[in-house]
Amino acid sequence: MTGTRGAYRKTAQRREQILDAAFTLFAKNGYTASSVNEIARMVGISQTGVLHHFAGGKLALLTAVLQQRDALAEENLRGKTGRDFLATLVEISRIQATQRGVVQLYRNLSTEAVDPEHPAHEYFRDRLSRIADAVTQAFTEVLEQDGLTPGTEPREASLSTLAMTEGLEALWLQGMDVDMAEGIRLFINGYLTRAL
Amino acid sequence: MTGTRGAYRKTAQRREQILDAAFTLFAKNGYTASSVNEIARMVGISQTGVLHHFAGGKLALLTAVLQQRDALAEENLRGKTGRDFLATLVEISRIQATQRGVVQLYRNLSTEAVDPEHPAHEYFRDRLSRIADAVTQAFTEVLEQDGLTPGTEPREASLSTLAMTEGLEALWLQGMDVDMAEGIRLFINGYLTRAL
DNA sequence: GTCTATAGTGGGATAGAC
DNA sequence: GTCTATCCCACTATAGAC
Repeated sequence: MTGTRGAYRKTAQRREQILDAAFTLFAKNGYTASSVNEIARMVGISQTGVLHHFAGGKLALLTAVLQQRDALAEENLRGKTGRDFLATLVEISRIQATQRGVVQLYRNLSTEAVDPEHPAHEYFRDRLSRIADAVTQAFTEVLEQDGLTPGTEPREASLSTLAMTEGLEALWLQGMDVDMAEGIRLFINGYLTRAL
Repeated sequence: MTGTRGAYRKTAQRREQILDAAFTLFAKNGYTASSVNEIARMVGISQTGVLHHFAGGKLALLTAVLQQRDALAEENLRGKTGRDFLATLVEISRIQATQRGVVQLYRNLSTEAVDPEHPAHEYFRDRLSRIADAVTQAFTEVLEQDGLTPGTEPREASLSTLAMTEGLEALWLQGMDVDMAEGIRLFINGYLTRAL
Protein backbone atom coordinates (compact mmCIF):
# COMPACT_ATOMS: atom_id res chain seq x y z
CA MET A 1 0.00 0.00 0.00
CA THR A 2 2.62 2.48 0.99
CA GLY A 3 4.68 1.67 -2.03
CA THR A 4 6.83 3.69 -4.35
CA ARG A 5 3.97 5.27 -6.24
CA GLY A 6 1.03 7.47 -5.56
CA ALA A 7 -0.02 9.79 -2.81
CA TYR A 8 1.60 7.87 0.05
CA ARG A 9 5.09 7.81 -1.36
CA LYS A 10 6.10 11.08 0.20
CA THR A 11 4.59 10.05 3.51
CA ALA A 12 6.56 6.84 3.65
CA GLN A 13 9.75 8.66 2.83
CA ARG A 14 9.10 11.31 5.44
CA ARG A 15 8.33 8.72 8.07
CA GLU A 16 11.65 7.05 7.38
CA GLN A 17 13.51 10.32 7.52
CA ILE A 18 11.84 11.18 10.79
CA LEU A 19 12.56 7.78 12.28
CA ASP A 20 16.22 8.06 11.29
CA ALA A 21 16.48 11.47 12.87
CA ALA A 22 14.66 10.33 15.99
CA PHE A 23 16.96 7.35 16.26
CA THR A 24 20.05 9.52 15.99
CA LEU A 25 18.83 11.98 18.55
CA PHE A 26 17.52 9.40 21.02
CA ALA A 27 20.84 7.62 20.74
CA LYS A 28 22.71 10.80 21.50
CA ASN A 29 20.58 12.29 24.24
CA GLY A 30 18.06 9.70 25.33
CA TYR A 31 14.34 10.09 25.08
CA THR A 32 13.57 12.72 27.71
CA ALA A 33 16.24 15.15 26.66
CA SER A 34 15.37 14.92 22.97
CA SER A 35 12.83 17.27 21.48
CA VAL A 36 10.46 16.86 18.59
CA ASN A 37 11.56 20.26 17.45
CA GLU A 38 15.14 19.19 17.00
CA ILE A 39 14.09 16.08 15.15
CA ALA A 40 12.05 18.32 12.88
CA ARG A 41 15.01 20.58 12.22
CA MET A 42 17.15 17.59 11.29
CA VAL A 43 14.55 16.51 8.74
CA GLY A 44 14.09 20.05 7.52
CA ILE A 45 10.44 20.50 8.37
CA SER A 46 8.58 22.08 11.24
CA GLN A 47 7.71 20.54 14.57
CA THR A 48 4.08 20.22 13.62
CA GLY A 49 5.11 18.56 10.40
CA VAL A 50 6.68 15.76 12.43
CA LEU A 51 3.67 15.34 14.68
CA HIS A 52 1.48 15.06 11.63
CA HIS A 53 3.21 11.79 10.75
CA PHE A 54 3.20 10.38 14.25
CA ALA A 55 -0.23 10.89 15.68
CA GLY A 56 0.69 9.54 19.11
CA GLY A 57 3.11 12.42 19.63
CA LYS A 58 6.63 12.02 20.87
CA LEU A 59 5.82 8.70 22.48
CA ALA A 60 4.77 7.20 19.17
CA LEU A 61 8.21 8.14 17.85
CA LEU A 62 9.88 6.25 20.65
CA THR A 63 7.97 3.03 20.20
CA ALA A 64 8.36 3.22 16.44
CA VAL A 65 12.14 3.54 16.75
CA LEU A 66 12.36 0.66 19.22
CA GLN A 67 10.19 -1.66 17.18
CA GLN A 68 12.08 -0.93 14.00
CA ARG A 69 15.44 -1.64 15.59
CA ASP A 70 14.44 -4.74 17.51
CA ALA A 71 12.90 -6.26 14.43
CA LEU A 72 16.28 -6.01 12.74
CA ALA A 73 18.23 -7.33 15.71
CA GLU A 74 16.07 -10.31 16.53
CA GLU A 75 15.84 -11.38 12.94
CA ASN A 76 19.43 -12.61 13.02
CA LEU A 77 18.67 -14.95 15.89
CA ARG A 78 15.45 -16.44 14.61
CA GLY A 79 15.67 -20.16 13.96
CA LYS A 80 19.12 -20.51 15.49
CA THR A 81 19.67 -22.98 18.31
CA GLY A 82 22.44 -24.09 20.66
CA ARG A 83 25.95 -23.28 19.49
CA ASP A 84 24.67 -21.46 16.43
CA PHE A 85 22.65 -19.15 18.63
CA LEU A 86 25.63 -18.38 20.85
CA ALA A 87 27.88 -17.82 17.87
CA THR A 88 25.34 -15.38 16.51
CA LEU A 89 25.45 -13.41 19.74
CA VAL A 90 29.15 -12.90 19.09
CA GLU A 91 28.42 -11.93 15.51
CA ILE A 92 25.81 -9.37 16.53
CA SER A 93 28.30 -7.88 18.91
CA ARG A 94 30.86 -7.67 16.12
CA ILE A 95 28.39 -5.77 14.00
CA GLN A 96 27.45 -3.46 16.83
CA ALA A 97 31.05 -2.38 17.21
CA THR A 98 30.53 -0.61 13.89
CA GLN A 99 27.25 0.93 14.98
CA ARG A 100 27.96 3.00 18.02
CA GLY A 101 24.60 4.73 17.73
CA VAL A 102 22.59 1.55 18.19
CA VAL A 103 24.48 0.57 21.30
CA GLN A 104 24.16 4.04 22.71
CA LEU A 105 20.46 4.16 21.93
CA TYR A 106 19.77 1.06 23.93
CA ARG A 107 21.99 2.04 26.79
CA ASN A 108 20.41 5.48 26.97
CA LEU A 109 16.86 4.27 26.77
CA SER A 110 17.22 1.21 28.97
CA THR A 111 18.85 3.40 31.60
CA GLU A 112 16.03 5.92 31.58
CA ALA A 113 13.52 3.10 31.54
CA VAL A 114 14.71 1.75 34.88
CA ASP A 115 12.26 4.25 36.29
CA PRO A 116 8.95 2.37 36.57
CA GLU A 117 7.12 5.44 35.31
CA HIS A 118 9.08 5.66 32.10
CA PRO A 119 6.94 4.94 29.05
CA ALA A 120 9.32 2.24 27.85
CA HIS A 121 9.74 0.57 31.25
CA GLU A 122 7.74 -2.55 30.46
CA TYR A 123 9.19 -2.74 27.00
CA PHE A 124 12.74 -3.07 28.30
CA ARG A 125 11.78 -5.35 31.17
CA ASP A 126 10.10 -7.77 28.80
CA ARG A 127 12.87 -7.46 26.26
CA LEU A 128 15.55 -8.42 28.76
CA SER A 129 13.48 -11.31 30.10
CA ARG A 130 12.94 -12.65 26.62
CA ILE A 131 16.63 -12.43 25.79
CA ALA A 132 17.63 -14.10 29.04
CA ASP A 133 15.21 -16.94 28.38
CA ALA A 134 16.42 -17.37 24.83
CA VAL A 135 20.07 -17.52 25.86
CA THR A 136 19.21 -19.93 28.67
CA GLN A 137 17.53 -22.17 26.16
CA ALA A 138 20.56 -22.06 23.90
CA PHE A 139 22.83 -23.13 26.72
CA THR A 140 20.36 -25.87 27.64
CA GLU A 141 20.49 -27.18 24.10
CA VAL A 142 24.27 -27.27 24.20
CA LEU A 143 24.08 -29.06 27.56
CA GLU A 144 21.90 -31.75 26.05
CA GLN A 145 24.60 -32.37 23.48
CA ASP A 146 27.21 -32.65 26.23
CA GLY A 147 28.81 -29.45 25.04
CA LEU A 148 29.02 -27.63 28.37
CA THR A 149 31.90 -27.83 30.83
CA PRO A 150 30.97 -29.82 33.94
CA GLY A 151 29.04 -27.87 36.53
CA THR A 152 27.77 -25.21 34.15
CA GLU A 153 24.20 -24.25 34.84
CA PRO A 154 22.37 -22.82 31.77
CA ARG A 155 20.50 -20.05 33.57
CA GLU A 156 23.62 -18.82 35.37
CA ALA A 157 25.62 -19.00 32.18
CA SER A 158 22.93 -17.00 30.41
CA LEU A 159 22.78 -14.22 32.98
CA SER A 160 26.56 -14.02 33.22
CA THR A 161 26.88 -13.83 29.47
CA LEU A 162 24.34 -11.04 29.32
CA ALA A 163 26.09 -9.21 32.13
CA MET A 164 29.42 -9.49 30.34
CA THR A 165 27.80 -8.27 27.14
CA GLU A 166 26.21 -5.25 28.79
CA GLY A 167 29.37 -4.52 30.72
CA LEU A 168 31.64 -4.64 27.71
CA GLU A 169 29.26 -2.36 25.86
CA ALA A 170 29.37 0.07 28.76
CA LEU A 171 33.16 0.15 28.87
CA TRP A 172 33.37 0.45 25.11
CA LEU A 173 30.89 3.33 25.02
CA GLN A 174 32.85 5.08 27.71
CA GLY A 175 35.94 5.01 25.58
CA MET A 176 37.84 2.07 27.03
CA ASP A 177 39.95 -0.02 24.69
CA VAL A 178 38.01 -3.28 24.66
CA ASP A 179 37.02 -5.70 21.91
CA MET A 180 33.38 -6.48 22.65
CA ALA A 181 32.96 -9.41 20.30
CA GLU A 182 36.23 -11.07 21.30
CA GLY A 183 35.44 -10.56 24.95
CA ILE A 184 32.07 -12.22 24.63
CA ARG A 185 33.43 -15.05 22.53
CA LEU A 186 36.12 -15.86 25.06
CA PHE A 187 33.67 -15.60 27.92
CA ILE A 188 31.22 -18.00 26.30
CA ASN A 189 34.08 -20.35 25.46
CA GLY A 190 34.65 -20.70 29.19
CA TYR A 191 31.39 -22.62 29.33
CA LEU A 192 31.91 -24.78 26.25
CA THR A 193 33.85 -27.99 25.80
CA ARG A 194 34.55 -27.02 22.21
CA ALA A 195 35.44 -23.39 21.58
CA LEU A 196 33.50 -21.12 19.24
CA MET B 1 34.57 27.02 60.09
CA THR B 2 31.16 25.84 59.05
CA GLY B 3 30.66 24.09 62.36
CA THR B 4 27.68 23.51 64.57
CA ARG B 5 27.50 27.03 65.94
CA GLY B 6 27.06 30.52 64.65
CA ALA B 7 25.70 32.10 61.54
CA TYR B 8 26.82 29.39 59.11
CA ARG B 9 25.13 26.51 60.84
CA LYS B 10 21.93 26.86 58.93
CA THR B 11 23.82 27.16 55.66
CA ALA B 12 25.72 23.95 56.21
CA GLN B 13 22.53 22.12 57.05
CA ARG B 14 20.74 23.46 54.02
CA ARG B 15 23.59 22.52 51.74
CA GLU B 16 23.40 18.97 53.01
CA GLN B 17 19.66 18.84 52.58
CA ILE B 18 19.98 20.16 49.07
CA LEU B 19 22.72 17.70 48.18
CA ASP B 20 20.64 14.82 49.49
CA ALA B 21 17.68 15.91 47.44
CA ALA B 22 19.81 16.46 44.36
CA PHE B 23 21.34 13.02 44.78
CA THR B 24 17.93 11.39 45.04
CA LEU B 25 16.60 13.18 42.02
CA PHE B 26 19.68 12.71 39.86
CA ALA B 27 19.61 9.05 40.76
CA LYS B 28 16.00 8.78 39.70
CA ASN B 29 15.99 10.85 36.54
CA GLY B 30 19.55 11.66 35.63
CA TYR B 31 20.97 15.14 35.42
CA THR B 32 19.29 16.60 32.36
CA ALA B 33 15.77 15.57 33.27
CA SER B 34 16.08 16.82 36.84
CA SER B 35 15.11 20.37 37.68
CA VAL B 36 16.38 22.73 40.35
CA ASN B 37 12.78 23.53 41.06
CA GLU B 38 11.95 19.98 42.03
CA ILE B 39 15.01 19.76 44.24
CA ALA B 40 13.86 22.95 45.90
CA ARG B 41 10.41 21.52 46.52
CA MET B 42 11.90 18.42 48.12
CA VAL B 43 13.88 20.59 50.52
CA GLY B 44 10.89 22.82 51.11
CA ILE B 45 12.34 26.07 49.82
CA SER B 46 12.09 27.97 46.56
CA GLN B 47 14.15 27.48 43.44
CA THR B 48 16.09 30.67 44.09
CA GLY B 49 16.74 29.51 47.62
CA VAL B 50 18.61 26.53 46.22
CA LEU B 51 20.60 28.57 43.75
CA HIS B 52 21.64 30.84 46.57
CA HIS B 53 23.60 27.96 48.10
CA PHE B 54 25.14 26.76 44.88
CA ALA B 55 26.46 29.74 43.03
CA GLY B 56 27.48 27.76 39.97
CA GLY B 57 23.87 26.90 39.29
CA LYS B 58 22.62 23.43 38.50
CA LEU B 59 26.05 22.34 37.32
CA ALA B 60 27.58 23.08 40.72
CA LEU B 61 25.00 20.76 42.23
CA LEU B 62 26.07 17.96 39.93
CA THR B 63 29.77 18.20 40.68
CA ALA B 64 29.10 18.54 44.40
CA VAL B 65 27.02 15.37 44.41
CA LEU B 66 29.64 13.44 42.46
CA GLN B 67 32.53 14.54 44.61
CA GLN B 68 30.71 13.76 47.81
CA ARG B 69 29.80 10.26 46.69
CA ASP B 70 33.17 9.36 45.20
CA ALA B 71 34.97 10.48 48.32
CA LEU B 72 32.93 7.93 50.27
CA ALA B 73 33.39 5.15 47.74
CA GLU B 74 37.13 5.47 47.19
CA GLU B 75 37.84 5.74 50.89
CA ASN B 76 37.17 2.04 51.34
CA LEU B 77 39.84 1.15 48.81
CA ARG B 78 42.59 3.46 49.98
CA GLY B 79 45.64 1.59 51.26
CA LYS B 80 44.42 -1.79 50.10
CA THR B 81 46.57 -3.89 47.77
CA GLY B 82 46.43 -7.19 45.91
CA ARG B 83 43.91 -9.68 47.24
CA ASP B 84 42.66 -7.24 49.85
CA PHE B 85 41.84 -4.74 47.14
CA LEU B 86 39.93 -7.32 45.11
CA ALA B 87 38.08 -8.55 48.20
CA THR B 88 37.05 -4.97 48.91
CA LEU B 89 35.59 -4.67 45.42
CA VAL B 90 33.29 -7.53 46.32
CA GLU B 91 32.43 -5.88 49.62
CA ILE B 92 31.60 -2.58 47.97
CA SER B 93 29.32 -4.43 45.63
CA ARG B 94 27.63 -6.12 48.57
CA ILE B 95 26.97 -2.73 50.15
CA GLN B 96 25.69 -1.28 46.90
CA ALA B 97 23.04 -3.97 46.70
CA THR B 98 21.44 -2.17 49.63
CA GLN B 99 21.79 1.25 48.01
CA ARG B 100 19.93 1.12 44.77
CA GLY B 101 20.01 4.90 44.47
CA VAL B 102 23.80 5.09 44.33
CA VAL B 103 24.02 2.50 41.61
CA GLN B 104 21.28 4.16 39.64
CA LEU B 105 22.90 7.57 40.04
CA TYR B 106 26.13 6.41 38.49
CA ARG B 107 24.46 4.47 35.75
CA ASN B 108 22.24 7.42 34.88
CA LEU B 109 24.99 9.98 34.91
CA SER B 110 27.68 7.87 33.27
CA THR B 111 25.21 7.07 30.51
CA GLU B 112 24.39 10.71 29.85
CA ALA B 113 28.06 11.57 30.10
CA VAL B 114 28.97 9.36 27.14
CA ASP B 115 28.10 12.45 25.12
CA PRO B 116 31.36 14.41 24.82
CA GLU B 117 29.46 17.62 25.40
CA HIS B 118 28.03 16.53 28.71
CA PRO B 119 29.41 18.56 31.62
CA ALA B 120 30.50 15.43 33.45
CA HIS B 121 32.06 13.74 30.42
CA GLU B 122 35.67 14.14 31.48
CA TYR B 123 34.83 13.34 35.05
CA PHE B 124 33.51 9.89 34.17
CA ARG B 125 36.23 9.21 31.62
CA ASP B 126 38.93 9.92 34.17
CA ARG B 127 37.10 8.05 36.88
CA LEU B 128 36.86 4.88 34.83
CA SER B 129 40.50 5.11 33.76
CA ARG B 130 41.60 5.51 37.34
CA ILE B 131 39.55 2.54 38.49
CA ALA B 132 40.81 0.38 35.64
CA ASP B 133 44.40 1.25 36.51
CA ALA B 134 43.87 0.55 40.18
CA VAL B 135 42.32 -2.85 39.54
CA THR B 136 45.10 -3.67 37.07
CA GLN B 137 47.63 -2.86 39.73
CA ALA B 138 45.86 -5.09 42.23
CA PHE B 139 45.94 -8.02 39.82
CA THR B 140 49.61 -7.29 39.11
CA GLU B 141 50.37 -7.47 42.80
CA VAL B 142 48.62 -10.82 43.06
CA LEU B 143 50.56 -12.00 40.03
CA GLU B 144 53.84 -11.14 41.71
CA GLN B 145 52.85 -13.40 44.57
CA ASP B 146 52.07 -16.22 42.15
CA GLY B 147 48.39 -15.92 43.00
CA LEU B 148 47.01 -15.78 39.46
CA THR B 149 46.04 -18.76 37.35
CA PRO B 150 48.50 -19.37 34.50
CA GLY B 151 47.97 -17.19 31.48
CA THR B 152 46.05 -14.45 33.31
CA GLU B 153 47.00 -11.01 32.15
CA PRO B 154 46.37 -8.27 34.76
CA ARG B 155 45.02 -5.64 32.38
CA GLU B 156 42.61 -8.04 30.72
CA ALA B 157 41.51 -9.37 34.08
CA SER B 158 40.91 -5.82 35.25
CA LEU B 159 38.79 -4.79 32.28
CA SER B 160 36.82 -8.04 32.36
CA THR B 161 36.15 -7.63 36.06
CA LEU B 162 34.94 -4.09 35.53
CA ALA B 163 32.76 -5.20 32.64
CA MET B 164 31.22 -7.94 34.75
CA THR B 165 30.65 -5.46 37.56
CA GLU B 166 28.94 -2.93 35.32
CA GLY B 167 26.96 -5.64 33.60
CA LEU B 168 25.68 -7.20 36.80
CA GLU B 169 24.68 -3.76 38.03
CA ALA B 170 22.79 -3.19 34.81
CA LEU B 171 20.89 -6.47 35.04
CA TRP B 172 20.18 -5.91 38.71
CA LEU B 173 18.86 -2.41 38.10
CA GLN B 174 16.64 -3.71 35.36
CA GLY B 175 15.00 -6.10 37.76
CA MET B 176 16.78 -9.37 36.98
CA ASP B 177 17.37 -11.81 39.78
CA VAL B 178 21.16 -11.63 40.16
CA ASP B 179 23.47 -11.46 43.15
CA MET B 180 25.97 -8.78 42.21
CA ALA B 181 28.51 -9.42 44.95
CA GLU B 182 28.46 -13.19 44.52
CA GLY B 183 28.73 -12.83 40.77
CA ILE B 184 31.78 -10.63 41.04
CA ARG B 185 33.40 -12.82 43.67
CA LEU B 186 33.03 -15.93 41.56
CA PHE B 187 34.26 -14.12 38.48
CA ILE B 188 37.39 -12.86 40.21
CA ASN B 189 37.97 -16.31 41.66
CA GLY B 190 38.34 -17.56 38.13
CA TYR B 191 41.61 -15.63 37.97
CA LEU B 192 42.95 -16.61 41.39
CA THR B 193 44.77 -19.74 42.49
CA ARG B 194 43.24 -19.33 45.94
CA ALA B 195 39.60 -18.32 46.09
CA LEU B 196 38.35 -15.20 47.85
C1' DG C 1 1.48 17.50 3.66
C1' DT C 2 3.11 21.33 5.64
C1' DC C 3 2.76 25.65 7.51
C1' DT C 4 1.99 29.74 11.11
C1' DA C 5 0.09 30.97 15.25
C1' DT C 6 -0.82 30.08 19.72
C1' DA C 7 -1.85 27.86 24.15
C1' DG C 8 -0.03 26.05 28.20
C1' DT C 9 3.66 24.29 30.92
C1' DG C 10 8.14 24.23 32.85
C1' DG C 11 13.01 25.13 32.52
C1' DG C 12 17.34 28.22 34.52
C1' DA C 13 18.71 32.45 36.03
C1' DT C 14 18.75 37.38 37.87
C1' DA C 15 17.24 41.65 40.55
C1' DG C 16 15.83 43.37 44.49
C1' DA C 17 12.79 43.40 48.76
C1' DC C 18 12.57 41.73 53.48
C1' DG D 1 18.86 33.20 54.07
C1' DT D 2 14.85 33.26 51.70
C1' DC D 3 11.40 35.25 49.16
C1' DT D 4 8.48 37.26 45.01
C1' DA D 5 8.56 38.89 40.65
C1' DT D 6 10.26 38.64 36.32
C1' DC D 7 12.91 37.48 32.13
C1' DC D 8 13.79 34.62 28.32
C1' DC D 9 13.90 30.37 26.50
C1' DA D 10 12.33 25.59 25.10
C1' DC D 11 9.11 22.15 25.26
C1' DT D 12 4.52 19.40 23.60
C1' DA D 13 0.39 19.91 21.51
C1' DT D 14 -3.70 21.87 19.06
C1' DA D 15 -6.38 24.74 15.65
C1' DG D 16 -6.86 26.25 11.36
C1' DA D 17 -5.04 28.30 6.89
C1' DC D 18 -3.02 27.06 2.42
